[in-house]
Amino acid sequence: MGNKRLTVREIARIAEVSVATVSRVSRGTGQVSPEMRERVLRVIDEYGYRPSQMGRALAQQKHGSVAIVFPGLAGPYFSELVQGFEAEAVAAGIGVHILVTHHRADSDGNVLDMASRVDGVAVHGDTVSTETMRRIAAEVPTVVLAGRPLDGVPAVRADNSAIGELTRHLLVDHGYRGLAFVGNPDGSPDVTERWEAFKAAHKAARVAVPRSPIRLGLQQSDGVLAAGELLDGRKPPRAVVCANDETALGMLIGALGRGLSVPGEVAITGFDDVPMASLVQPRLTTVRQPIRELGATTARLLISGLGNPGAVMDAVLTTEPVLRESCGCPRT
Amino acid sequence: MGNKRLTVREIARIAEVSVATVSRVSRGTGQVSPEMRERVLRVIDEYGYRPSQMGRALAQQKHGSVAIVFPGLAGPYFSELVQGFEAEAVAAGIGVHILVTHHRADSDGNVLDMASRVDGVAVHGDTVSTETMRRIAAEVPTVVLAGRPLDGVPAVRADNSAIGELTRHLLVDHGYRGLAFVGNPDGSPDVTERWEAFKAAHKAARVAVPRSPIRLGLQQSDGVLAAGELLDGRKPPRAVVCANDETALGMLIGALGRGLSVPGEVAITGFDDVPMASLVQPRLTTVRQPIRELGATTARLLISGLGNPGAVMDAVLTTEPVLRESCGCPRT
DNA sequence: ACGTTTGCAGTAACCGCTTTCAGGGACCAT
DNA sequence: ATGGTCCCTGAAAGCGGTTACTGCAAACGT
Repeated sequence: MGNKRLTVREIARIAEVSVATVSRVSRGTGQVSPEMRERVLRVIDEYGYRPSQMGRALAQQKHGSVAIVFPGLAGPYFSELVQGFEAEAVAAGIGVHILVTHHRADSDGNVLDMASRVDGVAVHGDTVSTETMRRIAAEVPTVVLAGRPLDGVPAVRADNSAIGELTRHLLVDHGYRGLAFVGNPDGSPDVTERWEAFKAAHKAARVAVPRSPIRLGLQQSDGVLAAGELLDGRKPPRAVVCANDETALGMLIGALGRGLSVPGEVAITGFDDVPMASLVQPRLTTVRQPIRELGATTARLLISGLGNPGAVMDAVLTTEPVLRESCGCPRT
Repeated sequence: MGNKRLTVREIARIAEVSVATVSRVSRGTGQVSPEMRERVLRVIDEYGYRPSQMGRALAQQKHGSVAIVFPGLAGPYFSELVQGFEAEAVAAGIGVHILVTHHRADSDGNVLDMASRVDGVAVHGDTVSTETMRRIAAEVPTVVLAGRPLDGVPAVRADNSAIGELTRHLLVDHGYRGLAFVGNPDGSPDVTERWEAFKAAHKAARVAVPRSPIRLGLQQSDGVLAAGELLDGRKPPRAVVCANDETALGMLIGALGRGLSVPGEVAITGFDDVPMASLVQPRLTTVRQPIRELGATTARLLISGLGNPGAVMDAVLTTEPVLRESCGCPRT
């Protein structure tokens, strides 16, 4: 510790070869005779030489890392997303930068700043303004994550329309009326699409949407709050469609805590199919979304997919309703 | 998009000044006359010049970013920790790298690899071997996060002994016998210390520890599993001390789902004081730990505190028992 | 009026690695 | 024996900034 790192020149001097040879050996590229390779490797190993990433980056004109920008880490959704992204990048030998915006407007500067440290940026749908998005994309290859493509910027997202099927299931198969939607459509592109699908399903079933969405966040605690808002009122809903599983679980906890029967008195559905969804009692009806795959696909696109001819511009991953007991279906 | 980025030499040529002047203006260091500054700034602004981080890194011999290594992102603990770390670093203009080990043994190579991309590394206690830890520390300034200091490597951690006070509270104040501990002491330094404190409190109260710990993970789903293991047995515990809030919440869900009264038939406590702890019914008795501050302190230490004379070697943040209803205390 | 300080701008030498290009030796075919 | 290939190796030119040092002119002091 403290002894200055040695450079490629030092190694070359010690091994009595040229720096070019050392570089070729350490990178494993180009032609090197076995005895040369052996000699250099011995010295590299003995002195524990590791090439400087700074020098390498400058010479190759690439940082060797990508970034992911998202609003916060609360809940399993972002955890899975980030982990999927990270795992894929690391598997490709690429480093991962993160930037959390915390929903603050003044993070645009940070985003731009960060964009100059990486070879590619994945920006989650509800983090920065369209304008900032464009400026990032002008600096560095960019992908929109969980949002719509923008100009030349490709996107990776999940099919939110399945929440429409779920709504239809509640309205038609179960015959429920008086549904509530928990989630803020202005909060993120995903919730926007889910609210639209919820409304569309009502229209298709010729049922009026009974009330405005409960505009809260997407955390479990928001679900608990939503339970207070909906279930203590004079006219509680017969079924609650939550924008994600976290709020659905909070709603469930809130409902059970009030002594209500689920799904007997109020049915509850979510979106994501997080692990807890099948562990609670009653098990949660939801929509399965491949969150990890979403992150992984984004990383792949960023690392090797961009700029290729025929590169995908809008990857939409499939989702699937999962009917369990919280909607009123019998246990299979 | 696609037009090659311009360099400091380009800007110098256009503004008809030397590269040194451009650099001085863009960095804001050194003496530059007002008219020169003005002229350079105009060109920088007009052409949207942003200095390359690679060139800057090489010249200054610093990457301008730090890394945090942890086992996974499941649950609010790691989310808060990472966000605290990230926020502090970004506020100091430093980028943040992450590396998730996923508890895989073969991630040592990745860690070393990553260590050469940053100016400092924070390693969470239960991620890499002692040997790897040493090798990282030999390459780059390092801090242990939620673990004990190691050789010359400082640590930042929370005081886990408060779980002993909580155990004493259950044994003495409430007079419970037959306590169970949920958490794997070999899983992480934190859990080790909590299990030790749990045992020490038994010893102090002259009560035998009734059984081995339930060695499961720290996620909410593990708490649900632990509930199955403990509550369906012939001799269920009177109280369950969980290694963290997540497992305690899972345990609570499992207990309530079995129709058991909490805390009447089984008392439950946690550790962390996550937001959900005060939202569930009954509210969770736990130990408050400043998770975010843990991450922030680590980042501060890494960025500006290391190497200073009198630098802290072992920062222990204080914790505090929070008595709510899940242990049997009356609602205040 | 003359020497000395002071302020500002420019030249050029790095920072550490990659890679092109050129050179040299061994081997092959004629 | 000789010209041509093929394989390796090394010298050197970047990659894009930063900064020590140099030089010049203006301001200052006596």
